[in-house]
Amino acid sequence: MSSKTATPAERAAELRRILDYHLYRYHVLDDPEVSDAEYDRLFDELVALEEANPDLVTPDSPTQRAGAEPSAEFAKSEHLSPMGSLEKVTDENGLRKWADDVRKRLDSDEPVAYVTEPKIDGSAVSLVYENGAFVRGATRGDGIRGEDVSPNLRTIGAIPLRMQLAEGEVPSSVLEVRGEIYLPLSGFRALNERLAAEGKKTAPNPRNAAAGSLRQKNPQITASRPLSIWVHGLGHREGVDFEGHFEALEWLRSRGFRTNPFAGRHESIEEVAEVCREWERRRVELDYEIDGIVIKVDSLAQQRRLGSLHQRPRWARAYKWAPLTAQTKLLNIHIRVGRTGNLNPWAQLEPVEVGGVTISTATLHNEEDINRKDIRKGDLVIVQRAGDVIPQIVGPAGPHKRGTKRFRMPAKCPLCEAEVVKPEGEAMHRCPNRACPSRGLETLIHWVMAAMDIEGVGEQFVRGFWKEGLLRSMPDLYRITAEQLREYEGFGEISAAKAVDAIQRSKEQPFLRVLYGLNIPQVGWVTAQNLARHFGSVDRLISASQEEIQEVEGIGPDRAEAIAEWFSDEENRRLVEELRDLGLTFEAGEAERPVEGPLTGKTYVITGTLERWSREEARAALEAKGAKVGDSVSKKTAGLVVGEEPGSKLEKAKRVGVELLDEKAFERLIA
DNA sequence: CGGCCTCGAGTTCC
DNA sequence: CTCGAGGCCG
Repeated sequence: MSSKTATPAERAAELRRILDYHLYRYHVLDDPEVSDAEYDRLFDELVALEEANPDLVTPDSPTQRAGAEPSAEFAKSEHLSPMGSLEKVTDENGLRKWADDVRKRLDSDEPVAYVTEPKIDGSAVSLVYENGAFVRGATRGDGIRGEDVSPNLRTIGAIPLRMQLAEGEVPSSVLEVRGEIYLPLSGFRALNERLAAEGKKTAPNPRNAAAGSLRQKNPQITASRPLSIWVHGLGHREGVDFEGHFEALEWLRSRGFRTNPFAGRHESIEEVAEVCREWERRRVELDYEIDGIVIKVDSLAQQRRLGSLHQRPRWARAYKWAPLTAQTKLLNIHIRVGRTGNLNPWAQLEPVEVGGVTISTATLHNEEDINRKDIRKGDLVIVQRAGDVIPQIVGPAGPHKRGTKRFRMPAKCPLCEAEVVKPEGEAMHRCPNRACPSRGLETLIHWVMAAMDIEGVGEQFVRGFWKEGLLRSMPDLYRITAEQLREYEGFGEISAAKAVDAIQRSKEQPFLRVLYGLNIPQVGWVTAQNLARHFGSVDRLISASQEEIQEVEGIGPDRAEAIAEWFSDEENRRLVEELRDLGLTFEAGEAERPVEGPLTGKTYVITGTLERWSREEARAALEAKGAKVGDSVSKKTAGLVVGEEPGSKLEKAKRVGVELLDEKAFERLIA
């Protein structure tokens, strides 16, 4: 190399070109040409040169990758063209139905080709290049605007700071490159080992680790994480165009971007189905997690004709595999007694990873369910995450271990030893003892967390003071003093005063919440609300006959009987009186008045996460207009508010033809 | 009586 | 989210 004759500016430019080339060999091609030591030597030379001549530093210099200062927070950055999300299909029928729909919409016999790519379980980003140089990049955000994480993206070696141009090529003035940032599994394991060694919290799965790494305030930390990228498409572009998506991928690859080697172009949907089957099997071979296959109509002209619905392109689908399953040992079956006295068996499992999280317990519902599935203590069992969330035991993985026995519910309550009962025709066993400690404790937890929603007072608080004997019933709660709290660990002067204040303030909670918190069998939130509205006060409810209670909306003979019986119990009446004396609300007020509004009589359901609203805020906004907010979709549902990462409700809503509302439509509705 | 629809209750992980 | 079961309508 000719550093002796070149000017510093020439040498700096040459070094940048060489270093970029080696980064590309290392990160994108995975085929380094020089040793790390040699790379470091060249890098150090450039650093020295730039330090001596600060005016030679360019923003796209390899030395600038980890140089930025930690930022206070990320700025919002608007995407030049929106980042849509993908509709999913879960089986081959769904895939074929989509293909039929595509053909119908194109309305001709013209051939349709598809491009398949592994669906990377990572964090989506959009990178902006101006005249061939990386200028900024942002997370997906709500699809319209994301967070500008440019300093962190610069630290990722697989992202070119400068595109590789052909000889004499004039680069596009503005180009949006779309990709998925991910953490290789090997890097994920190494990261967790390091975090564990430093006594820090480990990351639950590679996707969280990647997303978390990308949102680090300090780019130095991001730089220490072995993040990489698979580039999978283009957004806004000027000066370049393509006929097909696959052609665009090849172009991106030739310009130095890391595109997935397993992307393929196929002439028929049957070929696509074969790819999906193949990768479901082969996914374990990869050094990164994929949760399906992305399928796109190749022709950009066809894409334009198909268009989008609710920011979801009609020309693409995500084929997502059935929930992951795993095998593990069923160590034991325990019994928990709920607040109503129901006995719930649950499984203690040898911890096992399913779909990125470690599962160690799972519910088993009831005796019948356990024996129908033929699950026995000591068995190797198959575990899956239903709806991608709740762990479930599917059944035994093979023959039973020698000496295992069918599960039998204990004859006596594990907490109070009372004789367990099982009403004819019902699935659940019950502990009939009203004085069973489980009832009192679980009722208190329900009161504090669900009904009264007392800030700073939760399950641990109740359990702790229950153990101390300070707390046996709801009235006890209102007699706890700050002085008493301070005797216990974790409470200082301020926190004790705060907790007592929060408890006292809960006396202002409306009648329907009090009714809900009393733990009357068959009375949940909705029934409590209906009862409060109908009777207006606890006195009228107490003096009502079973027939009168049955007149309330949603209450038939069964519930009416259970409610009348609860209020005829001497002890329960004393509880009501005591709470009334303490100042709790037993008269209906503002909260019980039905809201009359433009949406009265309509029921809406919410799924997924909204950008600007929490679930509770969205619910309150709808209710303020008179609407009801349900949690399951049916034909009677007026609309489904769809946020990010919607659940199965979206599928159902589409099946029964319920109107879908994105966040904007939702905001118009409540405006 | 059958078939929705709605409600209640218990749930996992972080 | 899912299951079980009560309520309601045809």
